[in-house]
Amino acid sequence: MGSGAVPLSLALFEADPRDVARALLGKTLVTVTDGVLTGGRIVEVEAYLGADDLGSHAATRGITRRNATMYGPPGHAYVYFTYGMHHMLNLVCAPEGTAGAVLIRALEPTVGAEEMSSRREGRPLRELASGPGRLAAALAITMGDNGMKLNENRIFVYDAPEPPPFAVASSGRIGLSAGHEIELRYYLRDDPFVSRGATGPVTKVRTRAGR
DNA sequence: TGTAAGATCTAG
DNA sequence: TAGATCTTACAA
Repeated sequence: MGSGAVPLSLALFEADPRDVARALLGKTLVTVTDGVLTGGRIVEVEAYLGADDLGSHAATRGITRRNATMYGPPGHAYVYFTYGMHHMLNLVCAPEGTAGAVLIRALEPTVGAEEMSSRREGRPLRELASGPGRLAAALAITMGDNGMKLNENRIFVYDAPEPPPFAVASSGRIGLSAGHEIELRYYLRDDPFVSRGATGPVTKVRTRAGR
């Protein structure tokens, strides 16, 4: 990172998750673990809305223990654990009381790539954070980060110029059994660090018998 | 209190 | 293409 890095204003997170998601593309996300910095440039995100969004954790009868952070103040981290093995990092947006978040799906390692590689068992650069579970592992994100305020002591987002509109593509969200038909996933077109399963504009619809 | 499913990743 | 592995939500 250059010396001119400016922390992103948290006021941005009060907006609609879709707008926040697009705005986050190209920005730099960094975590500090025991004084070690790791992170990179965000290249792929997904927006999750409130109760009307069937793919969202907020699509329940109300606020639950898991999704409470999504209803909390914007500019905080929402972390959850799934599949018994993976952490997911989201950034809360929309005003307090309204559920909304942006899932960080992939980034291009630019800070502490060596440390990230060691956390990822020496895998190559492209596979360090190309997928939400991988990203969380590379950045040492755990449940302890749930509810953590951004730009304070652990998770930081730095401003960067907006990517040109033609460089941004969208598609349906990945891995959902409901709500995947809406285009709420945004990524940088042709960027090699975008997750696979995500390659190309074609939406991968989960095919599972009996569900 | 029990059960089913999940915003995934990896190896075979 | 399926298994790993455990938390959460919801029904009984």
